Amino acid sequence: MLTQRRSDILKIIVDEYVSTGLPVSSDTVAHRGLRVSPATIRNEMVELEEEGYLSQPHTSAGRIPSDKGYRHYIESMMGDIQLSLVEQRLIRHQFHQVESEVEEWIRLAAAILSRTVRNVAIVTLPKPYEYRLKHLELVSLQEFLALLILVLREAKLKQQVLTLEEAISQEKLSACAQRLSSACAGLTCSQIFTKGLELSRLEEQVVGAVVQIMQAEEGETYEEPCVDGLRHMLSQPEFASRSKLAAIVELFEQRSLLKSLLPQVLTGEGVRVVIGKENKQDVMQDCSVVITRYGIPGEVAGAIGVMGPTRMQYNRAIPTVCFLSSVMSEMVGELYG
Amino acid sequence: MLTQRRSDILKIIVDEYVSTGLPVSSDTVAHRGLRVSPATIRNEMVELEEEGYLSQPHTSAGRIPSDKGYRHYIESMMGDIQLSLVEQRLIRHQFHQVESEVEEWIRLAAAILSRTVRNVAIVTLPKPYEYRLKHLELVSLQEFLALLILVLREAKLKQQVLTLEEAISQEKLSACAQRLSSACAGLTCSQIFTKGLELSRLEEQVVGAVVQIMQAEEGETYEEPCVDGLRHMLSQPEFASRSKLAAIVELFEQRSLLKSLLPQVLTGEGVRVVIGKENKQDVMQDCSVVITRYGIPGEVAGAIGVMGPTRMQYNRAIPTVCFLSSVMSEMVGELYG
DNA sequence: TGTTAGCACTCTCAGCTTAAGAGTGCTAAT
DNA sequence: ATTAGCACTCTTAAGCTGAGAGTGCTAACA
Repeated sequence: MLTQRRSDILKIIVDEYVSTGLPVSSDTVAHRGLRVSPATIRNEMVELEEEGYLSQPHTSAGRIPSDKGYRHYIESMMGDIQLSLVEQRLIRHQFHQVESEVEEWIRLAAAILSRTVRNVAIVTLPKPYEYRLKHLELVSLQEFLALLILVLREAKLKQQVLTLEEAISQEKLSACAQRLSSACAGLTCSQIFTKGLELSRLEEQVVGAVVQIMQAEEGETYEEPCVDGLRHMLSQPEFASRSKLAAIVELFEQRSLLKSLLPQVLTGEGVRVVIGKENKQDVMQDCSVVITRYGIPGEVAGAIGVMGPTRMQYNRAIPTVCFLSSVMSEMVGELYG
Repeated sequence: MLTQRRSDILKIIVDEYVSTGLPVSSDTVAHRGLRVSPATIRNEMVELEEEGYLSQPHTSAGRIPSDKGYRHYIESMMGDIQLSLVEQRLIRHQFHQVESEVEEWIRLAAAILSRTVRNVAIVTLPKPYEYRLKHLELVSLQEFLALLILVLREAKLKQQVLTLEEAISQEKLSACAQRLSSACAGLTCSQIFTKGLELSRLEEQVVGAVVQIMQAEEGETYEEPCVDGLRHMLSQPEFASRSKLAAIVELFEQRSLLKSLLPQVLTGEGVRVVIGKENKQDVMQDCSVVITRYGIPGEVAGAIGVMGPTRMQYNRAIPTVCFLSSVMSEMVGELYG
């Protein structure tokens, strides 16, 4: 365990480095409130470095926090920071002003988050664990083509074009849709599957398509994510090198970060902070991610988070992510309640 | 007008500069097929520079093409280049392998285009000038809430939640939907508006919403665009400076390029090539755009194009954009035919 | 024993110099 | 009109230097 003074010194170094991006000297630390001389600080810094909390870019430079240093800062020194009430109200206000479309919410959340943390924000649409059929409809397109429309709970629409085995009139399609609609309304995909309805040839085809669409939907691990604020992150000095930058842009264009990260988040609990070398991807060795779940436990889940260089304002990022997550959870609660 | 030899020299300089990114010397030009000495080339280069086709980064450097140089190259020297049959077949093959979802097509088109030109590709969904109603449906959500679903021609769905003035059963909603569906099927928004149907209170509300949705949809100048290949463009040497890079990323995140460019393209004809200073945006002063329309004239229009530094492989970009545009047009034709 | 002043040492960084090389424009000869 | 020859300009990379920052060590001090 760190002594109180070492802990204080580490905190000052993290805060200072995060805000300036420059290695922090013993002098600077001494002038930030501690009543000891730079020489004493230096002795402590040697210890902190030996224990792995700090590192030195080169002999005659100040110290910068290591991944372990950041980790300790977050776990032991940040306490249970909340956004100020003013900020909370400001954010809530923005949510009230926006339309009641879920897409709008997540876009807003991503915009707010990326702006406050000046890094990339990632927010996914909320996704139910199980879908329930609300209604289905068949619309004749051409002689042998019909459009199957599924209305899932929460007004989510899915569609698919069916190739019919014979020409069927709109009236017959409507009748079929109505029968299946009332038979299956409110059921989950597996319930429909096991219900064992007596089905005509056409109905069988339709039910097959319905089950397939719903299963495919449930099989997805997460919904389409909204990414915002790349411009902020890329203007950070840590992405000065071309190769690193290109790799990061590629990471986002190909969604590979999301694929590896989201599944864990959506099943886990609480805020997950992944720092530097804890990341799997090579490109992310000096990046951090702060991400959490939102939604209704056991029913609906989405993810909201932010990514940036390890030198990140964790004391802004974490409370902002937490607060936005709780606001989003409330809104999803109202929608699904 | 340029003499044949000057034209040849300009062509060599453009080709060489585009592929290497380095100013082209008289020596290099002389060794690329012309049977005259470097000194002669130098005399010609002085003329070409005075006429504004070339410029010189500094006294002891070779020449690079100016915007006017590129323009001349494209208009007078590229001829009517087509993609090779092998490439055409390769591209068609990829389109055949993909699902028949329009979203998939445009994603594929963007991927192919950005990969071949190694720059950012932009492809919008096709958008009809006028929408026609195919079918409409009402689904009861809660006592006073119903979901209005519009099926537009080409299986495009729109939805809106209606707040009802009184509680209405699903049966009544279905009856209403069916009546309006058959009355309005195949009509455009303005036709519905001027038809002068006798309407109940509920029906009036529904028709109002339908017209509003369709009008809003027609009011949009373009459909959601798909952007791919930022990673390619950003790894070009011209985006070495941080500020330029940040500005470009911002341009894309905020869609401002699209807003200014697409309306013109969708109403115009043929391939539009905007070179360097011809662009309005400050950030784009050394970028070019090659973009064209696709779809069915007078009925459906989308845009497909590519953007990159002025030093762009126009002789790849232009034929690829053209060919993809014609393939997309065919596919849209089948869909809307 | 913990703290501190003093100081030599190390390393970076910006600025300067230099030499090599690339490519030009001019001149005079063909 | 073309071209060889050449002086001139400008860039670039490399090497050098001094200033400055910050350290670690030592020895003195409370």
